[in-house]
Amino acid sequence: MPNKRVTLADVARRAGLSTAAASMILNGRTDTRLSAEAHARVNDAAAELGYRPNVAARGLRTRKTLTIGFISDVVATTRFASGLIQGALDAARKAGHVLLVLETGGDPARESEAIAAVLDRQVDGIIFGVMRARELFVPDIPQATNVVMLNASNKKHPVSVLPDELSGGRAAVALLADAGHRNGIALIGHNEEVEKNLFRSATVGQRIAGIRAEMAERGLRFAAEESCWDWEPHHGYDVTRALLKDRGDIRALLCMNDRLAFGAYQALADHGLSVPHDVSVVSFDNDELASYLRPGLTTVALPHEAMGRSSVELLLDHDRRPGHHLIPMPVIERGSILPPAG
Amino acid sequence: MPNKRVTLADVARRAGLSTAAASMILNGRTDTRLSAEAHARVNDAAAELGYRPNVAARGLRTRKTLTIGFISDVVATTRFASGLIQGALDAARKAGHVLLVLETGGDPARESEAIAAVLDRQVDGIIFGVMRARELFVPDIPQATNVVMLNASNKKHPVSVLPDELSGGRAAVALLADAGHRNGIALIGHNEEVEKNLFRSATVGQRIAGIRAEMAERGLRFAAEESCWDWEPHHGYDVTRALLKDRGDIRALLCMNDRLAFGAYQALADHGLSVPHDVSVVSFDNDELASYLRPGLTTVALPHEAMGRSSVELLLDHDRRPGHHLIPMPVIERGSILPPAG
DNA sequence: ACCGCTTGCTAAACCCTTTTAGCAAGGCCA
DNA sequence: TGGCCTTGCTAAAAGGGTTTAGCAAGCGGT
Repeated sequence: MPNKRVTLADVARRAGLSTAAASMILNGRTDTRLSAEAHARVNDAAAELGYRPNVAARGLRTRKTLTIGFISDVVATTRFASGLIQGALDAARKAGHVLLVLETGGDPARESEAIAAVLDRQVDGIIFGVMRARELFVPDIPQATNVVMLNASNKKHPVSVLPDELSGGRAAVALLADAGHRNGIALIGHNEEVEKNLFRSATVGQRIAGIRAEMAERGLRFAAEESCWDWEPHHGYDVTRALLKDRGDIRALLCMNDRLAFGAYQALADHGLSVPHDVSVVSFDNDELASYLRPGLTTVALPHEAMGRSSVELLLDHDRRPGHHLIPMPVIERGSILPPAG
Repeated sequence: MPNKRVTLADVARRAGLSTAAASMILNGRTDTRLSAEAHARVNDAAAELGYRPNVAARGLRTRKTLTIGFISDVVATTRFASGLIQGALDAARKAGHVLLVLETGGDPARESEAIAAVLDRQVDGIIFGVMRARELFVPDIPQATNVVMLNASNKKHPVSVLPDELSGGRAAVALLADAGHRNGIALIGHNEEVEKNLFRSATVGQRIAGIRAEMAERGLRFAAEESCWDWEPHHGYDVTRALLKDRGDIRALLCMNDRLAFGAYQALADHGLSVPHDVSVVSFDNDELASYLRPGLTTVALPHEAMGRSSVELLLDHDRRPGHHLIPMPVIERGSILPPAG
């Protein structure tokens, strides 16, 4: 309500001390020799006046603004990865920091703009997030700047947070195999382009690698591999529909993501096949969609929230080590897997 | 790359002038009497050194930080309303501003914390956003602070941005009526509690009011009104399933939101009814879900992006007027409405 | 009486920018 | 020659905090 903000000078005046004394006391410095009496007077004055330090002014001197720049292509505003920002916001809050969120839409000009905008505001560090994990190009940044890559990697900025897709891929296979599936497993959404093109998505390569490694170790082979260019529901629908037309032996679908699985559900229903009694389905991401389906879709989750949290913690961790910090992908069991019938 | 940031003093030195001169020239002041020669020297120096002003230091003097606090319950991190933040981010960027995004989860303690955090950073104004439009309680804020309520309203802060639900409700009815539906229209998701309890959701009341007004004006009546407590897919499923068991005359479903409609689709499929040939469906929100369904769901969209944009524009508009700024809800036509069969 | 140490505190510089007040030099007029 | 007005610029304060250097007083020891 009061219109004028309380300043440190106000506190010092009321305590009958200098601003220097007030500053040191409020910052809890122990190397200060100020009397217990002085401590009490300053603390009381600050409390009575409701003093709050001006972070900008303090930052001018200390070069710490308790503010982190969070620059992403489309993370904040798409549902796919909003967990990233949620985790980051929460971790930042717990550390007394705040996030300056900017979006670039992936446009290099806007990326440069965004970097300039956060540097102009003296942020303590920058997190670069992307929706689909990939190698991200980043315009030049002053060397002293702390940078963490979130769901991305970059040679110049070696600290990155990524999902542990290799283990995740293995886990998906394990779910089917442990339920007893050995034959009639189809892979939906494998895409050779993606598998090879590391730039587009480094981690999807790992996902597939994990799948293939686990299949091999268990002595299993896919009955079919349906590839498609993109991973939207209608792709899953089309591909699954075509598959079912040809083959009567399909007992399980391993879908590369939940949106494909969503389309696959529709195609299975069209064919009069029931999930999970006729066909089991497992996929990846734990998209919100997965919980809407009936039966609920069992999926290997992208740990977005944990990743976002880690990115902030790493940024603030003074002696963090470079490298890829892999976050485990938890298995979310719902109702889409059953042992094969008959 | 250079490790030390270029300051105004550097620019002034290189131009052979005082920082005062440099400051005035770079700020484009016209009341200054500085020579054309001086202008050229300063501008050149700034360009050569790549000078960027320190926003925090400037803000200390000018009390403008080009930064807006965006405080929400769960807006940024849920898919439902992420358009709000997307629009706000974009409008802010275009105005040379930046958003400090904080989330409170609706917890009053965290709301107070969040307000303190942004005020400590001297933001130019605060936008309070909520996921479900409602009357929002806001802890005390210094009077001089600019505040805009986004998807919410509040007596103490009279500038708010809301969807035009009254017109939206009318539009949904008009879609069915214009397609020829007069009988067998069921309302799915009406909820008396919500309809009356303005605190929980002021705008849903408007949505229903619009629906009822348009029905009345066209001389139509609902064949059934199924209410449910919440609006998740399984509620839509349960309610629709129960409805179809009793009644064979249902030709159209007006669902209060897309998630209900999603559940209704599943129930219709269970009953062997086809959308839109047997039953037309229309709903609200334009959730991403709506485009995934087959056939695509015709819906009256929540204009989240436009709302977010407006909130920033209003905040920065120096002579904005108090009151509710209503943003039109566009009709998104997909394939879920057809004239009634037979 | 003088030296040196400790204790408890403050003055002043500093961070970077904006803004106010005013100086110095030149021209014009009387 | 003096007074006044422009012109073109700068010194310095201000904004709110942190930090360094150092002052003053009190005390113990010689």
